[in-house]
Amino acid sequence: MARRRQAVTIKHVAADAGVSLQTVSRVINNEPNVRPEMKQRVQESIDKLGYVPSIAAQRMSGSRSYLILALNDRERTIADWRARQGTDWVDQMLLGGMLKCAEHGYRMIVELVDTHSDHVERELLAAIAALQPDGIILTPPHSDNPQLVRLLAGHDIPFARIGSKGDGAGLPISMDDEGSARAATRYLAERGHRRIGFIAGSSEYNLSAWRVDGWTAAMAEAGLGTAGLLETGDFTYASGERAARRLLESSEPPSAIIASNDQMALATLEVARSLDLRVPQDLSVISFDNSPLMHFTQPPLTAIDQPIAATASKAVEMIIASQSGESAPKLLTVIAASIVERGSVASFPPQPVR
Amino acid sequence: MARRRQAVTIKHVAADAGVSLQTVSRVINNEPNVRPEMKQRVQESIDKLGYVPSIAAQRMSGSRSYLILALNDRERTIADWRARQGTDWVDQMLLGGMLKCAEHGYRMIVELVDTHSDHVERELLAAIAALQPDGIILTPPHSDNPQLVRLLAGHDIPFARIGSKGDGAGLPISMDDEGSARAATRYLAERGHRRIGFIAGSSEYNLSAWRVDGWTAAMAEAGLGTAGLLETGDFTYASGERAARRLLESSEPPSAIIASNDQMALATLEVARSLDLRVPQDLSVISFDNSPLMHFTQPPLTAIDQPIAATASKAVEMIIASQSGESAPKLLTVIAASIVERGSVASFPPQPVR
DNA sequence: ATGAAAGCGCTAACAT
DNA sequence: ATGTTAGCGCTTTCAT
Repeated sequence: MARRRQAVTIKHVAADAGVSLQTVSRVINNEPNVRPEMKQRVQESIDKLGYVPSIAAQRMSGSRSYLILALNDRERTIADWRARQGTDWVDQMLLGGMLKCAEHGYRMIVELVDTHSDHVERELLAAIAALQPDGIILTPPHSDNPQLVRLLAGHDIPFARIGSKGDGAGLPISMDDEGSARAATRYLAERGHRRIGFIAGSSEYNLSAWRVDGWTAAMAEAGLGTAGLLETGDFTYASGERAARRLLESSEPPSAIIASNDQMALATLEVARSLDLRVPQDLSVISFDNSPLMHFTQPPLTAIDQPIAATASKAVEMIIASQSGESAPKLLTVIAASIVERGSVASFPPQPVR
Repeated sequence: MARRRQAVTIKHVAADAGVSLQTVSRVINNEPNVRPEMKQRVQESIDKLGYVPSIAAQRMSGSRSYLILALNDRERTIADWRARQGTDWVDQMLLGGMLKCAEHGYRMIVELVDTHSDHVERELLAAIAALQPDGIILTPPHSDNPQLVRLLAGHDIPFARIGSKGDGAGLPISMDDEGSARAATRYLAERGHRRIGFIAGSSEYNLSAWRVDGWTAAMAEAGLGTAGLLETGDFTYASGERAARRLLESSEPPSAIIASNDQMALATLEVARSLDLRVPQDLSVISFDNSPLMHFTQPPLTAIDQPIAATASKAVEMIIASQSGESAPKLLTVIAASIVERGSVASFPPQPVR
């Protein structure tokens, strides 16, 4: 393999335009103190030669790396990929994050880190040392990992925390977990449901509790009790199965269940089927993920659509903005979720069998 | 934002171990001519200080960038992401590619480039100049884009071509499109089907033709005619719908259809439904993608499972190997696909209605 | 087997 | 408004 060198460097441009390196650098970085005519001349040389700055060199000289790291949980991400069950978290993150990065000349690098490991810190530190990213996006459950947050806080590198309400450092962005749980609950209550069950997600995710909060609040608002209506899973199908079974086999089963993710919603559907409960006539179900397969279930599932792409995009924006010296907003940014109505919710009292 | 500097550099390690920079560099890169005791001493300092080399600096001094670019078609990738229909190409690519990269200390960067644009070259050149990747993975339809291949060939940068039989430069890897089309066709023929329709994909993808070749060959082997049994779509649902309709509304409709991707298979299912054809009793269907939703269709679709992850992994391996001075194998690497049996294929003569 | 010097492409800091 | 100088962290020469 040949020793790879930059084809066209800033020197070539400088020579071609008959100016100093510095002037070229100023033009590249859109800095002031360059006369328009000069700027144009340089730009022409850049275009003519097809010059593109080397990110490595830029980074070396203490400038930006134009790299943003998207930190995901290794175990869960790989499991999702292998399972091939249509979870498109990463895709949506790339859709929002990559495209926003591209707009600003940045690249997004997906990095998998194991939350559970005792060497999370080392892994992250290594990634930072190797890549020198200009920003980091923490996704759940990393977003509220105190070790990571503390570590990043000490590194003066801007980081966004998706799905966090942000106590501590970093730029918190939430997809309004509490609000959307509340909305889903209200949605059901308005349709006459009085016993609305909730299957919570793993407590390792802070958002799990917020969703429960939203449900609790909406139930209270509607004057409905919650006794015996809350079960906790861990986002897996199996755990959803257990939770749904407990809910539905109780003496006073719910007429509707909100599941904290798609796998648990799927499991709920299956348990209902096994119990000869028709969805939605006998049981209404709302999923907290609008992953692709929600279209294809029987019946198609009404779901809360979390704006993952919009959130990732916003995270990138915030990071880049805080790069530019703007002091971080620090306030919680909330991107609203919405309910996608499909066929898994009935109005109460249930329709008579046709 | 503070001027970011490397926390621990090679200098710190050298000082700590009481050796020259060079020796540390040799240890990092596993070069010869370091005494074991020396090597160990240096390694201890590295571990103690938590030193990780800066990729930017390594790249600057003419060494590797430890970056591999995965080039995907912009338009199609974004469309897939937005549609949220469970296409997990990118996920599988990351699963195979990223993990293999990680094993070797590389990172994979997903890059979107528009095949149709007249500035493909410029886009790719810009990415190369900016990132100086050590290798590039071309995915369809880029893999056989002559412009791209020519451009890369002139850049002495190793590149893999997924889904290509590789005329010209680069490392070709195929998922055995012809073989798996042949296998699927045989699979149907063995079950008594005599009129086996085929919906081809866009001719912009070379693999589309190879799949047709496989089907044609298998039909010939089985002594079956192909007249009126081939329709061409472009991988979209709408095109699949049109193709399936032409096939099924003909005077001599097929008893089985192989669709070149999941969307066209889905469309075929829907057309069958609209024509009151039961699947699989009246019509058998095999999809050429085993994307997540194939589990959830009615009935679940038998599909060809393309080993995308394994292929991406292999592509990374080949690139890294060819880095290490090994002259490229140049031969076509084939990763075998397999058929996942689900519920959309009936044996012929069709089972009587139960 | 080890070390010293030079330089990669770029920008920050300091002239002018 | 523009140019000069020094240096980022590392690897490549080229010594020894």
